[in-house]
Amino acid sequence: MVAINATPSRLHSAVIGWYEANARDLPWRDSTATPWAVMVSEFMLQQTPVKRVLPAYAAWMERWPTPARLAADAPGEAVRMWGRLGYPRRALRLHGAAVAITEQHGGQVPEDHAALLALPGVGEYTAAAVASFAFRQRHVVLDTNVRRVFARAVTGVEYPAQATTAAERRTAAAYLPEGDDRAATWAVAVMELGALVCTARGPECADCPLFADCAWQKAGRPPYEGPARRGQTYEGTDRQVRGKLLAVLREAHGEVPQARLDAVWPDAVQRARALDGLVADGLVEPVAQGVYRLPG
DNA sequence: TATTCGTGGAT
DNA sequence: TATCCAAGAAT
Repeated sequence: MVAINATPSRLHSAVIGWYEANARDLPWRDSTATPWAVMVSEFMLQQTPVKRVLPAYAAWMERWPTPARLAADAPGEAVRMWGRLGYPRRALRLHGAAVAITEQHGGQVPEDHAALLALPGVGEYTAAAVASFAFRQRHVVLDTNVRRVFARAVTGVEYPAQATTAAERRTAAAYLPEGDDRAATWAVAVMELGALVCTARGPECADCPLFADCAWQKAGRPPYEGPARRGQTYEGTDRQVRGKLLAVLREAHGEVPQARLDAVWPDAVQRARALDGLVADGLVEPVAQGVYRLPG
């Protein structure tokens, strides 16, 4: 399994050394960032690039510097502040997490991995990330960046499989440093390496601290062979319609008559289906016949 | 396990 | 222009 031809300790030092010299100066990594700040950043970063998260994160933290402050506001306000980050159910879940933290954890983001995992919107990755980054615990933090680094450096393939496998988890666990603090630094360092150097397209292998040890490099950088990774067409989908409908609601600051929603999409059947979906998801609230608003 | 769920920038 | 990709979670 261990395809990398170097002692783990030397490997850790190489990656951590690279990180200390090259890490981005991100606000949620600041020494004054609270666990809540880390959690907010992790929610926003689920499938949304850092560059687009930065301004939204700053505005969010200024308005809701603690979970209790967010919990005291309406969930619709969270949806509105989410803006165009995409996947607005994340906003609703973050609000739900804030409520749970306020009511069940005394307003403090829980340190325990299992308690984190029980919060809405927190899956395996986010629980590990918050526990590791905010509380300096030792966890396998396996995101798309880390998966790609291991796929290349250890397994020798260009891209990991579509879904995370048990083998990947074992590999990541095998390379996790022993000490809590070192494991936490390793976790963020490998992730940053994947984000800045070992990128999906056009990796900067010449700048990589793993260059000499990388299994993919040694194999001659063979191209990806797996099944075609399905490109998600967006034009004309319910997702696009949902996005258009919700954009109207976000910008309205109040109740919106049906006609305003009807104007953004011509197909009445699809429009109704999309709106029903938004209501079912709790993103939109019907207030009367033909009148809607963000959830209060 | 396979789908669904936004949005915008890069190539 | 079309496709790919971005710190995933829930079902």
